[in-house]
Parts: sequence; structure tokens; C-alpha cells
Amino acid sequence: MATGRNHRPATTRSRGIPEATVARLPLYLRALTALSERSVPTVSSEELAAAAGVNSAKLRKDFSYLGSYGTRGVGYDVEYLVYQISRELGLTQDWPVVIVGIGNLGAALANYGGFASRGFRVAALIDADPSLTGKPVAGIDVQHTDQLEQIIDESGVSIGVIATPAGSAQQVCDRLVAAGITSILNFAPTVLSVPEGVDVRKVDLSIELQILAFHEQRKAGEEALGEDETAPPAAPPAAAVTKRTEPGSDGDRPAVMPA
Amino acid sequence: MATGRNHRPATTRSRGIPEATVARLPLYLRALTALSERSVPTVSSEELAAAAGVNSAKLRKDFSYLGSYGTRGVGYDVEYLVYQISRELGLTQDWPVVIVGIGNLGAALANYGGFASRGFRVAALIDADPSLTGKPVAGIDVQHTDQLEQIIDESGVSIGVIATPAGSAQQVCDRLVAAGITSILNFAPTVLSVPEGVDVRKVDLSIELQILAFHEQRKAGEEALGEDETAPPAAPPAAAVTKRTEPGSDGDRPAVMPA
DNA sequence: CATTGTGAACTGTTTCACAGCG
DNA sequence: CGCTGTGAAACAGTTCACAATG
Repeated sequence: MATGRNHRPATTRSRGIPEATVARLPLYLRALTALSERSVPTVSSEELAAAAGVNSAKLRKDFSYLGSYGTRGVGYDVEYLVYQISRELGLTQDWPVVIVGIGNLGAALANYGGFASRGFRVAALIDADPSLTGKPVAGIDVQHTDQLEQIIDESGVSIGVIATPAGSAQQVCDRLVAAGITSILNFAPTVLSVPEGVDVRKVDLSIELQILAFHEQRKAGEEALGEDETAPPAAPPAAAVTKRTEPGSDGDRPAVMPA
Repeated sequence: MATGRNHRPATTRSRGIPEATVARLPLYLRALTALSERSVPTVSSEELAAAAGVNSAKLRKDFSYLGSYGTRGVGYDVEYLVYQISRELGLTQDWPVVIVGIGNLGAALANYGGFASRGFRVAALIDADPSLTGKPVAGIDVQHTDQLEQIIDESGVSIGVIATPAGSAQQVCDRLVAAGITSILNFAPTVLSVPEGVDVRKVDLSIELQILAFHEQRKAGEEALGEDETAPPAAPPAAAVTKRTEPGSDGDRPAVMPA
């Protein structure tokens, strides 16, 4: 899900390039990089699409927003495309990143290799726990939250990663924003509110699992419907007992379509 | 990003409920749970929407797919909605999960609290490194990959989390699927291919950062325009010249710096 | 009479299908 | 001829705006 904004026009065709396309560029880039390493000179939309896990029409449409970088009858020049997409994504420059919250997750992120691979560089690690201060994680000394503003100011970071507990996320976010950060990757399970102009993307394990559970449940229900799953506990709308759009007399029973 | 399928009809209105809506249910559930803990009895679409970070029309539309659970002039009964959404998401049942790849990330996931909170239970931890076998992580002994099939068979797990290096992800995926797993949450930076009927969702740090970098770059470019941006900096498709690793002395010049 | 529930309009995304071109 | 690039059609998701109603 592309968050980025909270309300606002939302999907605003960034710079002519649709959000959905932007979200796929990194995927293409990864596939292209692999081809490049194998010294494959050109690739067709069909092949590249397969490698990236999308269909070829979508890929061609996506590339068409970047310009006409292919050669009809031949395909795309791998190196050239790698460069164009990198440039488009802004990966030809260095992006220092600060990670706040060096718990299990924060440490894992700091150690994550793919991090450094594409122009991203961990510029600082920050945590509120004084016992961590000065300790090295992934080769970088953890600094104390008190220094947050100063660190951001000095390192010129514009991307912040929040890996703190949910309870402190908004506070950390506010400080990051006040200090000049304009892009945030949030791993804390909370909705962050930020001022206009600041982008937030979130990664939420528990949400992903819940979505999987939803589909998993459907699969189970399909093969053996007539299931009664869990009891019909829950109280009805309580108070005025309200009605029940009532799709079936037994009320609760899920399954049946909403019709 | 809502993957789930690789090709296929994609967004298939699951059980009448649009994918986009399903993806937001966990968000509503979280906000509702917080209200419930504060013993708030009812909530309006406006209030709940604000807490979940969406707009109220969207929220009402989303809820309308679940049924008519609100009361006009009043709002929604918090407890009742919590139950209905939980049931819809399949969270009224227990979902054992197996995590494969107990490196920094896998360990962080195993320790992640929000994991257990909503019906998800770490049933087993698996890693290919023999030196980890038998060692406890988050209170659970790591088991060796050799046991994978047996573990899955015995624990009746249907959701698998892949936190291995990219190189082994597809292989692990294949084994999980062969052993009966039908939902996979993939943290490895690779496109997994799975047979029809298996859901895959991916969480990819580096992709999220690249998307942020794209927007960040635009912001930088905006404030200092006068930029020609569309300029044909890099080399043209290089008809037959191919290779370009060399972007050109000046062609390189990326946008201004983000400061 | 505040607030839900929802048709209808709209905006964004995907897919189709084929003209254009190397 | 093969493959790209792209209008146009189809589809999905969001927002509007208001009638229905507890």
C-alpha cells in the first residue's frame, strides 16, 4: 500500500509517473541488475516481465512513462535501462539514512545488506536506551536520542527509519520532522501523522499476516464449507439491538456472500 | 504492495470484499482495539477514520462490504465491530506460523510482540545453520532445515515466513509449498514463484526506500527548479553501440543534492 | 438531526490489441 | 518479422453527495 500522504490528493502523478509504476521500478531494477551481472546485453519486455513477476504489457506501459528506451524488434538495452531507472529513482546519488530504535528490528535493519547496495547508507543509529549508547551495531556506534536533532543536522540525512515501539513512534516522528527529515519509513505499528510535504511509508508485519490470514481462511472455507468455525459469540450491536441486514436467519454464519 | 498472486486475475474480489478494503481492515481493527481498551462504547466513522488515517467516506464504504454494522445518527459499536472484523479476517482462530531463516531479521520477527497479539503464534523456527540448531530464540528452539517437512506436517502450520538470504528463498519456498504451506510472507528480496492457490506477500525494505528516494528526489528538484530534468543526459539507446556502463562525464550529474 | 449506507461520478490502473518501426 | 509503444476499453478504487433512518 502506498501511503506517503495521509489525506491529500494522494496518488498525484508524481512527475508524470504514476505511483503504481514508481512502486514497480525497484523490481525492474533488481531484475535488470541480475541480468547485468550475467552480462546479458538486451532483454525483451516478455523476459524482463517474467523475471520481475509482472506481465509484459504492464512493464511496457511502465517504461513508456520514462521515455522510449527500447528498440522495436529487439528489446531493451540492459545497462542503459539500469542507468535510466536508477536515475529516475534518484539512486545515482547517495542517501544517508538514520535508524531510530535499535532493538531487534533496528539492529536487523542496520545489518541488512541490501540497505547499502543501492545508494542507501546508514549514517547514524539512535536509541533512547542509555545502555546502548556508544555500543557498536553493524559497525556504527549507537547514539542517544538526546542528540537526534544535532545528528540529523550534521549528517544531512533526509530519510529516517523508525523502528521503535509503537508508543514512542509519533514522538520520534515529530522530532525527526522538526529536525528536517522529509521521508520516513515506519516499522512501528501505528499511524503516524505528519505535516504536508513529508512522505511516510509503512511496513507492518502484523497487517501482512492478517491479510494472509484472511485469504487463508477463505481457502479453508472453500474446500470444506459448512464449517462453523468459531462460535457465534459476539454481542449484537448491543444497545438498541438494531437490526441485522440479515442475510440468513442464523445471523452470524459468515460464508454466504454479502449479496 | 499487495501481491498475493503473481499473475492471475489478481485483485479478484475475494469474498465480495475488495482487496483494498481487506488491506485496511487490520488498520481499523487496531484503532478499534485501542478504543476498546479505553472502554469507548461507540465511535463515528469520522472519528474512527481519523484514528486509522483514512477518510470517512472510504471507511464507511469499506464497512458497507461487511454488512450494516452501524447505527445511523450514532455510529458503530466498538466491541461489536472488533468482533466482526476479527471474524472477517479469520482472527478468531489460531494461526500457527513457521519462520525460516533465523538471522538478524528472523530473530527480530520471532521476538516481535505484535506477532502473538492477534492470533498468530510462532510454531517453529527453522534455519539451515547447524550451529543454531537447538539454540533457543524468543523461547523457541531453532530446528534444522532437514526437519522442515516433518515440522510443518506435525504442527499443521499453513503460514510460512521466509527471512532467508535471497539466494535460498525460492528453494525454501518450494519446500514449504510442497509441505503444504499455502500462504507465505516473504522478506527476502526476490520474486518468488509459486503454484496457483498459494498466496505470497512480500515485505521489501529496499523497495520501500527506493520509493521514498524517488519522492525525495522530486522534492529536492522542485524547490530548485530551473532544472531541465527532461534533458537527455545519459546516452541514447546506443543503437548498436550497446554497453554504456559509463554514463558520460556530465551525464551523470544527478539532480541537486537533497541538502 | 447526526450519522450511516450507497448510488453515481470520478480518478487511477491494468489489460487489450494493434499500428509503427527497427 | 518481432517487439516496442500506446490509444482505447475494461476494471478497480476513491470520493461525492444525499436519501434513508435510528
